[in-house]
Amino acid sequence: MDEENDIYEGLRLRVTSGGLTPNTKLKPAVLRHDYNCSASTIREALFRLSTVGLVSFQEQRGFRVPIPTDQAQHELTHLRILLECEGACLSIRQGGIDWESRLTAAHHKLSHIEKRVRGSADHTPLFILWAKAEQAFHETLISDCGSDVLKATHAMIYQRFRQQVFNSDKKFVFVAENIEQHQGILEAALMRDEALIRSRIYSHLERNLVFDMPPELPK
Amino acid sequence: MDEENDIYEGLRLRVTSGGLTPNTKLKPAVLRHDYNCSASTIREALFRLSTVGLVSFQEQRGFRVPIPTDQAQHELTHLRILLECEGACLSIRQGGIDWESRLTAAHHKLSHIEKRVRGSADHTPLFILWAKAEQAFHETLISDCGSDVLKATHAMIYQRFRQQVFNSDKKFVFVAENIEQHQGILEAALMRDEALIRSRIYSHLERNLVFDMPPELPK
DNA sequence: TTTCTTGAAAATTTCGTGATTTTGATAAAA
DNA sequence: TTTTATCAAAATCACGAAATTTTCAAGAAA
Repeated sequence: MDEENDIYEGLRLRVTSGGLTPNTKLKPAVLRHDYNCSASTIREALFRLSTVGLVSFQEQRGFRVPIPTDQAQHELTHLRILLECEGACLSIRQGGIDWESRLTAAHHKLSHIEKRVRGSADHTPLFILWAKAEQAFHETLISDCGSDVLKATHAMIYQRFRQQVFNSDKKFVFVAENIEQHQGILEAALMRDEALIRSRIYSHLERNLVFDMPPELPK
Repeated sequence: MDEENDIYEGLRLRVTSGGLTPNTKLKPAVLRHDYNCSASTIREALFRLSTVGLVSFQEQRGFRVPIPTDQAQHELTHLRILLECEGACLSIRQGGIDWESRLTAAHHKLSHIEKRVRGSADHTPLFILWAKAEQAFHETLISDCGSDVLKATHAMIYQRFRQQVFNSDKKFVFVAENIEQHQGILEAALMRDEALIRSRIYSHLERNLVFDMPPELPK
């Protein structure tokens, strides 16, 4: 299981940001060679991934890379907003100077990468780096909310969200506005302004809401 | 796998409301006899349960019934409030007469059982029935929110919440106020009053918040 | 008595296999 | 041409067992 977890993580990465075409079959008998282990071990990892929604599963028909849909993108965005607003506001109330500094650090890294991305023509090589930094920033944002359950739930939704947009038709186009939006979120956090951070998180993710239905009036 | 799912559900029931002492070991080699299947099959089901948080797992040390803690109860309650308020409000906006009627029906069943519970001295025999009806009511409440992701996430949290309070020291004591609180939630839903339903959902679950920290000012 | 070692029993993890089901290409029928 | 039937190849699922790790009781040392 020491390795089992590596296999799980490896497969998760491939399925979320490994450039696999949606609906691709994930055959244990094939994948076993990449991790040199038995098919059963792969199967177990795929099963766990399917429980979390990162792999689709049909009995007797095996595992597949989920097909992105507008509906799913909308729903995942909606939940991300809900959880991230809540987590950020709680962190504002409970987080100390340590939280501020970790958030600033995370933003610094992210910002650095984003500026490099803006300059280059092809974003692909930088994408993995960017994705990691983006995730780190958003996780730090809610890191002092005091609830492991909230953080774990957010992580799950965030993964699926990332998979969704990465695997969607239009592929990942880097949006330049991200830079100022992340900046804006950081500022609101340091200002400890709950209403403002809610509104900025909403604006940041808004473009992924494919139907018009403000999840919660950000007041 | 047709049966695999039955095994999963069976184990889930035992772990959430089967009267198992927290920290009890769950040994595949033993449990296999109850479902007559192989240990591997049991293991797979337990693994899935651990992914959702209903079973705790440590590598090379097997599976156990999770130990309830005040912290966990607080966090699960907090998320329940967040998700249920959101789902209920969306249902109010989007749900039609069909939603109203399903909710009324669910409440009718629940209310019937609750009145019987109030009368009897020992609640144990009725508990399973009550738990099912309670879950059905709360799930119906959010059923027309239009988001499968939200509903699935809520279901996960609800299960863990139920497990938590059922397995906690004080055991499940039926609270008489539940009756009027459920009634109040139904009324708010039929009145289509979002602010009111938020406040009533909060009041209904408030007593499970062990620390003072209003998850979100219910306005 | 307390702490540390030892080693056998028990539990966990991984694996290959056989039974069952699905898939997909080819041929027969409409 | 389009639909249906056939059947071999491929894939999935559940199982039992081997290999590895943990548990824990009994004895030795401090």
